[in-house]
Amino acid sequence: MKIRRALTNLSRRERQIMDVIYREGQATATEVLAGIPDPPGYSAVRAMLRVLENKGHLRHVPDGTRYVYRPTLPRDRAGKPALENVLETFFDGSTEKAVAALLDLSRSELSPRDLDRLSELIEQARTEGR
Amino acid sequence: MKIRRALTNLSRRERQIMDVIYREGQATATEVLAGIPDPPGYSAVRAMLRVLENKGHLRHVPDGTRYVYRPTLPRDRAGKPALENVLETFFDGSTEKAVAALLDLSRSELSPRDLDRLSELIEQARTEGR
DNA sequence: TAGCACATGCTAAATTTTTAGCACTAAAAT
DNA sequence: ATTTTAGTGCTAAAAATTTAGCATGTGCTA
Repeated sequence: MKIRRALTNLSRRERQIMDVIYREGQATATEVLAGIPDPPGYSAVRAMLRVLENKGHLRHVPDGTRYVYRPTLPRDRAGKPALENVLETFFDGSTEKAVAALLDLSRSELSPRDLDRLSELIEQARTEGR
Repeated sequence: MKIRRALTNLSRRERQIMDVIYREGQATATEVLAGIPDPPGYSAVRAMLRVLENKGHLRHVPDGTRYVYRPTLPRDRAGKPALENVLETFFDGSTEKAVAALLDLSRSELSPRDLDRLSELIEQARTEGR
């Protein structure tokens, strides 16, 4: 089974854990615990980290006495399918609708310079798309 | 419990079902079944539709002899939090990174006119943001 | 009117997920 | 050197999810 598809096959807790780890880039059991709302017990987290590692979603590296976990599939490779799924599910696959929603989400936080960069991106797409 | 938060608390199958229904706008049990990869049995789907309805995520309306299910939380209200979650989890909360990924996803399918509309959106954000 | 096709409701069982807790190890502190 | 602290591994049980299957109802059609 490919990992990509498997990412949509995670159970609730597994998904929550993967989300935390993707957000932080890497995390120890304690950090994962801290990042979960309505958190389970500490050993529950550890058990699931082990499960996720067995399934191939995570790897760990010892750091002193504890383990630091990282995703097997790097963030950018995981992000696209996730974005694509949201695009299809909630925005009819319409890039325009999705971009509109993104702008709306972050409206107040975007500086004119940020907007310049966004325009730039579109210009690039224009020339590359030819 | 608010529904919004609950949407991130769904089990695997429940999530798959909600995704199908959001994608299609509405769906019967049969249609849901058709929309799930590695599908479960028909009655499993029906049972879960009932569960989701009990939890308040879905409502149904009879259509002839069968039920048509729709999300309680309308698509646009559900889409934003979903998008926001992906934004935070995979794109550092950076609108720019997310837009870049979106453009990349649909690069080949965007007409010059589509790109015009995107530029337009950004211009709008520019004037509204003042 | 009888039979078929296609729905639903419900219950109980199978499976999977999630959890707690015990046993153990290494490092740090006293 | 001993104790405390902070980790891990593992197993078995609890809880939740997921499933199959039977009972039933409705409309259509032969």
